[in-house]
Amino acid sequence: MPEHYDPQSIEKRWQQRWSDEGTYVVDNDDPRPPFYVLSMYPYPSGPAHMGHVRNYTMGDLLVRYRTMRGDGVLSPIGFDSFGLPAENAAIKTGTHPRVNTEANVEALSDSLRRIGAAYDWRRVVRSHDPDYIRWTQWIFLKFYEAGLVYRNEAPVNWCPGCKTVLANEQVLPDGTCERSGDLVERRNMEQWFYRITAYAQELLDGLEPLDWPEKVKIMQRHWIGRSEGAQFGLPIADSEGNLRSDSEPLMVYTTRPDTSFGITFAVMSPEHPRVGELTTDEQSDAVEAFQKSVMDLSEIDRLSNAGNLDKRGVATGCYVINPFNGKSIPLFLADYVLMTYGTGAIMAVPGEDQRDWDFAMAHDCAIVRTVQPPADFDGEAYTGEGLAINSGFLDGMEMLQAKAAAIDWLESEGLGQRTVNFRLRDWLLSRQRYWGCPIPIVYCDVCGEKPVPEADLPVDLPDDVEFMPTGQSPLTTHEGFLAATCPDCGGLARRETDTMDTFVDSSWYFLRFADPWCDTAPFSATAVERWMPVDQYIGGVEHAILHLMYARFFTKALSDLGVAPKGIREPFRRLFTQGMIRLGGAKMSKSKGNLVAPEEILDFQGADALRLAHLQVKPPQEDVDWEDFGIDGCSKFLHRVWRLGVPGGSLTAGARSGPLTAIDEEVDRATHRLVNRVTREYDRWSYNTAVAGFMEFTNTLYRWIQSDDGPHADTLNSAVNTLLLVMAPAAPHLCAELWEGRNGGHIHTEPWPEADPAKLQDDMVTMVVQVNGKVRDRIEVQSDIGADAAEAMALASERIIEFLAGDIPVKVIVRPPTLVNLVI
RNA sequence: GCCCGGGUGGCGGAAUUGGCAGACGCGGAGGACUCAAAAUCCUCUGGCCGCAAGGCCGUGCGGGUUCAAGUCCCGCCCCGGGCACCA
Repeated sequence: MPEHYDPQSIEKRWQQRWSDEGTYVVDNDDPRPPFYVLSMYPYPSGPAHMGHVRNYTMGDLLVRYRTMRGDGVLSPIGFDSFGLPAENAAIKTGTHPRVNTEANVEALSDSLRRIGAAYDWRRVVRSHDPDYIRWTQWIFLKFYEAGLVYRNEAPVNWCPGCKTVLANEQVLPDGTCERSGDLVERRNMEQWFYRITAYAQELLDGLEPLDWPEKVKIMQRHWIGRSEGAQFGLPIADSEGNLRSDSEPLMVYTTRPDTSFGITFAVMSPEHPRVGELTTDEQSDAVEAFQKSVMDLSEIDRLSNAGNLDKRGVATGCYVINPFNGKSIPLFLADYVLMTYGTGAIMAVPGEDQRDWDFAMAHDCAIVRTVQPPADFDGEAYTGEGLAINSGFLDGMEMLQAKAAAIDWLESEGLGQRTVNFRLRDWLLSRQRYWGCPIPIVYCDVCGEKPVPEADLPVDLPDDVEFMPTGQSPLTTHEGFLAATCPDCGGLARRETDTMDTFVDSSWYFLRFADPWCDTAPFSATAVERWMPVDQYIGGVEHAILHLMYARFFTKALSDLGVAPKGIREPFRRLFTQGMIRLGGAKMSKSKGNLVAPEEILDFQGADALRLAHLQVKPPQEDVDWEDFGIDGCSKFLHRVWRLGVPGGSLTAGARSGPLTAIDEEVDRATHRLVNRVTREYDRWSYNTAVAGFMEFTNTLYRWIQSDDGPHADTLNSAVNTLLLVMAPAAPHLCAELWEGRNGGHIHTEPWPEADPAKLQDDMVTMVVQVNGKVRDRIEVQSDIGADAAEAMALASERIIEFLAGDIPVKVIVRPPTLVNLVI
């Protein structure tokens, strides 16, 4: 073997061998304990960027580590290959998304191989493969049958210039189209939805036992947004306050029924279906104008807190009655009341809600306090706890008691009931796009909306399409695609031209990996039973909410539908979210033109140095600036390891034989400590300190080798072998090459080394002696020293005697064998 | 505004339960090898005072608990991220 480390000459060879020998191929009847490691499958945008390298290095380390620990590790890879960028490129350059996407898949696959990532390549799935489309559609139809899919009107971003629907990211912050510059309108269109809200409670409850970052769980809980309160009706009145028996009460939802005596007005969403019915003739012009102005507002404007509340609401002229005290109160519309939350109408209690307070001030409404604020309270609305006042039968009650009493009263009077409400909304899955999975529905003039029969799946995307410069989906004008036969009457039908959100594809790919060969179902239940849930899922925190929520929903629904096993209720047992890479404080991205390409580093310092740099630079979960990477330091370190490990190398040529010295035994103990340390640190994702451990140990060996006595050949041999074993998951090529040269065989199939507990401690340790908490001396002591002996040694120390200057310690704290503290 | 993180040398960071602050790397200084340089190897490298031995200070700020605080408690400041009219 060459004395000089040359990554180029070894890395390709080992990548080939892992592939040829199927080192990381695992069958579904593998006898080893199953362990499923999954890094989120990437969108194929071309060769890997640094973010990919970081993500897939983390995952690969775990795959190789668990394999050495003796597990049969499932390590699949796939590609999230549908999506807007490929379609935009097609519109711009004319390159077909399929051509572009597949070239990118190849380029990214190459990159992944070049960084040494180990996958079972037989299991690759690509979202756009007909085989995958088929099962994505099949699942859609299963959900459709089960009532988990429905169609409804929903607002979309419509660009009048392009005559097409825009994704949120295509709308600029000023509300114009990024392509044409036209002002984007909000327009209602028929859209497909997944009924994820049916699982709201279960999605919330299921979070508890998951071994996920607490931060992600909190974000999901917040997103689901469960609240408890009451729903009840406000009877409709005329302007004199007389009950109008011809109208149903207006339903409102509140989390503060205890404050109901303080309701002094009510507010409806401008989209509320009863606006027309409840608006008086005198107010109808003003109300219509207001509704129109809200429609024209971009979502961003509407959600911002700016603007005067007097302009953001309008009176309907209608009155409603507060059922708690019988008082007649005005009904308004306001843009901040959302049709999508609760009942789309609220009761307003300005005394206890700041926004209601502000609105009341702007519209001259009464304000009544119903909770006693503390004596020193000098704010406006009081939102804290306190005793109920001005509240009839609730007076004097604490908040919780008053809530319960108010709801009990509503229920006994038959006016309303206790209600649980969620912020979570159903999942709008329609995309008016070409490059996505077609929705398998046809529309027959006679029979209406009909699912495509299972036997006719997949509904594939036609390739012979024209991309309009406007961005309109070519499916809407493709006669061959549009024409379909009605499965019921056999008559002519028109195909649905919307495609699915790409989050649909990524909501079940991890199940497909268990059995990508299955052609009778999306996956076989036995394979899923074996591998699922994913033991370790790895990805960016940017997917903390949507992707993870959707994947959890799919898993639960598929389980309930009997497609996946009953016991699989959660897809990802453990989740790790790694930080992103920035350059000069800014996120690296193609559009910013600040990418650092991994290729140059792979060509020069090699994959192992790049991997090590990613592991070493920072704790894996934190964001990192590219400037902080120490590629050269890592490369230098690998050269040091090479000189240490290369058989017959000049560095290690002078090793002794014969009896072992104390220093040899110390090195041996250090070797066991290394194993212990790296094992623990791999298990807790402390990869940066694991790398520090390699370096520290290597420094120890160098000093020993260059000491006067030199190293003992046997001790050195096992020390270096152990170093290679624990480094193998991090720097797989170099370790494999040196191992083969030294021992023959394949390091990645070697068992993980075990530390001998008896050798984890040195015989002698340094004990610090403090006086009043300050270190005044250090003494070498036996590591099994007792408390009395430790104290005696401390008191006998010359430096300590000097320091005490005759004082007798009033207190002595002894923590053998590391510390004695004398208090004087 | 609310909810999460975080703040430690010139820089990235390390520090099981409260027990030697600054591991490891980068950067810097010095030395060895060399005709010389690169590469390599070794040593030093928080600040201040001191020739030295050594001393004092030091983990965002201010208090507190403790024999002992980066770590625990109270009150602030700053930075990053998420959510944001959610009734």
